Amino acid sequence: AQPWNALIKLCGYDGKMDVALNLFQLMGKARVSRTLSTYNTLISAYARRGEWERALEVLEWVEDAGLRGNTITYSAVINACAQAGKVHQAVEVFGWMNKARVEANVITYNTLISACDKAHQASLALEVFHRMQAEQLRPDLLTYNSLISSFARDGNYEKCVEIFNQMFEASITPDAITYNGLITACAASGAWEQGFTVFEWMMSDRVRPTVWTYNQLIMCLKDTADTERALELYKRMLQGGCRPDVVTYNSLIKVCANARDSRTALELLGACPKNKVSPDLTTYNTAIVACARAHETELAQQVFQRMEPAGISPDVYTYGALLLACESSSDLPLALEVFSQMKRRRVKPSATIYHTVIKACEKGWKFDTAVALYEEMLSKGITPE
RNA sequence: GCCAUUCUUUAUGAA
Repeated sequence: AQPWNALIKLCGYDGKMDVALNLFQLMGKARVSRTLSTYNTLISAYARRGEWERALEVLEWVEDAGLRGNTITYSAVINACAQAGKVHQAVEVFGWMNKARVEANVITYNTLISACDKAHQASLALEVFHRMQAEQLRPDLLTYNSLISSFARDGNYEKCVEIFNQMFEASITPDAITYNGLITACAASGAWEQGFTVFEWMMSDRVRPTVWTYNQLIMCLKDTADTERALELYKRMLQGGCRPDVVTYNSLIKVCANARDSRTALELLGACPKNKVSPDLTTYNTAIVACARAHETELAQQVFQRMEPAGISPDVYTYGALLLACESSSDLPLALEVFSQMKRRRVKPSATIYHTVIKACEKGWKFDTAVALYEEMLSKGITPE
């Protein structure tokens, strides 16, 4: 069964879940007996895609096959819930695990903490952290990293540092991800100087920064309108032998967008190929936002038109950004045209989309159109805030 | 033997 399991795992990596499932079913026909690892592998493949409902289904198959799930099985299912942002389900599966008297280990708890993290539930993450210790389990590096990440989202830097200090008491050496978490906390709270300070600690602790470290440092500058400093970081990472990735560009462009600097944003978009980075959907979307905020509607349209040739399909964020550009230049006819184009292209308008188009109508004194759009939105079951 | 866990980026609006 091992070669089959390995193949299923590979399909999961490639996102070819239909092939993975075929392999799984073929095992029955080929009279290869599935082991518990086979099921676990399939669950993990669904987990990485956040397909928690499918993962739960496979868990049922385990019992149907007369097998008993082990720690890995349940941890993998919990991870599927985690990846989907479903903490409640993750906790429920954890409950089943206890009921089935399957032992939870450090990895199980780490996965639960990560589930809380992804669902923005830092206090619940902390409860899980305490509970694992009550169960005589010793938190490891990943436990602390996940816990720090939970508080980092809220910009709770103080709490992150508190946890960071606890690591030393527990004789656990922080790694790059630990420091990255602290930097994220600074980015989330707008404390960019603190972020740079953490970066210094990291250097003096001889922990090598990664691309993510730089990306997160760039994000610390998002509210400063300091495009210059962001570009300095970019140069510094190049000098430090750290290759920028697409997120680096997206983050830099984000700083430009917030600074209403469409010129630098477009330069960065153009610089991607030089560093062998292909702009992705987020790159284009953010670049369009930069143009919109700079009231450069035509530039926004030009960037938009470059997407299709690049093989990238616009999504709801793309149209949201484009509509923002129309709205910012009070171009109602263009806004309506963009709006109908997005529907033709089967991109579902969100509440934000309606909000932006309605705002454009109000600017153009077309209150009747605004009301009609509002009603259309309600009739589609989209609720305004 | 094969299988599970951690960090970053995109649209409107609230204050």
